[in-house]
Amino acid sequence: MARKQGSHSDITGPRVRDAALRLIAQHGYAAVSMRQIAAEVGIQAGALYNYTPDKQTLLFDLMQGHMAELLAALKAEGLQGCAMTQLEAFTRFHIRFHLPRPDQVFVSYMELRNLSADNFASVEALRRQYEDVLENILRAGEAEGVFAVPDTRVTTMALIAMLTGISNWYRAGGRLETNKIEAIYWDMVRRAVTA
Amino acid sequence: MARKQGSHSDITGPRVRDAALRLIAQHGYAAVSMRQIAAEVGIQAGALYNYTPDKQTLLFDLMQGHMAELLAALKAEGLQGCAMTQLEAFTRFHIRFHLPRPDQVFVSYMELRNLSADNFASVEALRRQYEDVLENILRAGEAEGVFAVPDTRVTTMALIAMLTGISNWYRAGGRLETNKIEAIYWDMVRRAVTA
DNA sequence: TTTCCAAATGAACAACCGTTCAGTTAAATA
DNA sequence: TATTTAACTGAACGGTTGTTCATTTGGAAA
Repeated sequence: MARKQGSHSDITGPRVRDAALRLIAQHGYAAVSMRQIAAEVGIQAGALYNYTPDKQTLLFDLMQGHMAELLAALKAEGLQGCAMTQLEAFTRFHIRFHLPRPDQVFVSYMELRNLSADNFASVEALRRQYEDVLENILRAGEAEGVFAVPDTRVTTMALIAMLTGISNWYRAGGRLETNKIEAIYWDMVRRAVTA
Repeated sequence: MARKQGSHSDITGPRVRDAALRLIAQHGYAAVSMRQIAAEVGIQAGALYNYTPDKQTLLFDLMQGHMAELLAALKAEGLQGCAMTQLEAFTRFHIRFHLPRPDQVFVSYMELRNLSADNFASVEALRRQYEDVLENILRAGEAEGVFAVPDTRVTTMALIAMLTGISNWYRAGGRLETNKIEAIYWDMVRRAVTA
């Protein structure tokens, strides 16, 4: 046997990435074998190499793809207005973007050390871009006099850690709805930086 | 050859745990082999089994040990006084305890999914104990009327994520001293919860 | 209907995995 | 000094790893 019925590159390719993302989020990159990913898709391990040159690149594509999506979505948000308005928009955007993507978040934060040096540098650069958007908002608010932030870089890291940490406990269908979570966190963020 | 000069269980045991902690923090549990750990200590892989029944237990002992140390140190802190005082003490304690232990923090937060179900439950229970200390402080402050916290559980998770996130960027000998970091974070924590 | 090739199979590769154990050696004990 | 034993070696176990490749197949184009 070879070539399953209905098989096609446009179908199998995304299924490979989906299976890899889910399995890596659950067990970790090093703990997941190419054979497990292939079995999840319903093909043999060798066929994976029609879709990725190697396992490392598969991980890199998942992480790079996530960061690219994140930055594109943030850009589409079109932050404007005063610093306070932008900070609220950023906060709510971060939550709304991350909550429905628990696997991507998990992989992007946990598997950095499994990237090759070059791949790590690429992903890190994208992450830094994202952080800088928030840092610039804080700087603007400081200039406007509405924020009191002793160290914008540290506050940036603190706020992102706080917001991203939601993924550690949030479960879809849980006690709280996204709107309520947004409200609670925006309240904390606002109070933490307001002059 | 067998039995190196000067070898002794009291010496080799800690060296095994130190090597395992460092390697697992750097590469991840699944990516580190027993042979690598043994090589780091300077013994053969088989000799590791004088110090742990298996690889899983070695990981569990590291994580369980870290949580036990954390809880013991917190208890020794002897939190007392009003909620605001306790919150400041907790915040500063968390930072002072975690900053000098980057590897323990990394392993304890990243390798949870590599624990067996039973081991996971044990570690999770300890973590929950720690979280509950903070949550009770928030509840007390709410009762005193000095804190305004819409959801103590969510705020607990938010604050811990923010504080633990320091380990993501802090490097010993970097731009900021521990005291300065404590001050910045305590300021944010206080403002985020104050009524 | 025939041809063509993308998309699979399945076997094979050397390397490595966690773990066991009989044998060896150095240090502690008597 | 002689004996015991804790601490180690080194080889072996069956199983798994990422990756390659000749071969086969099904679907689309001619």
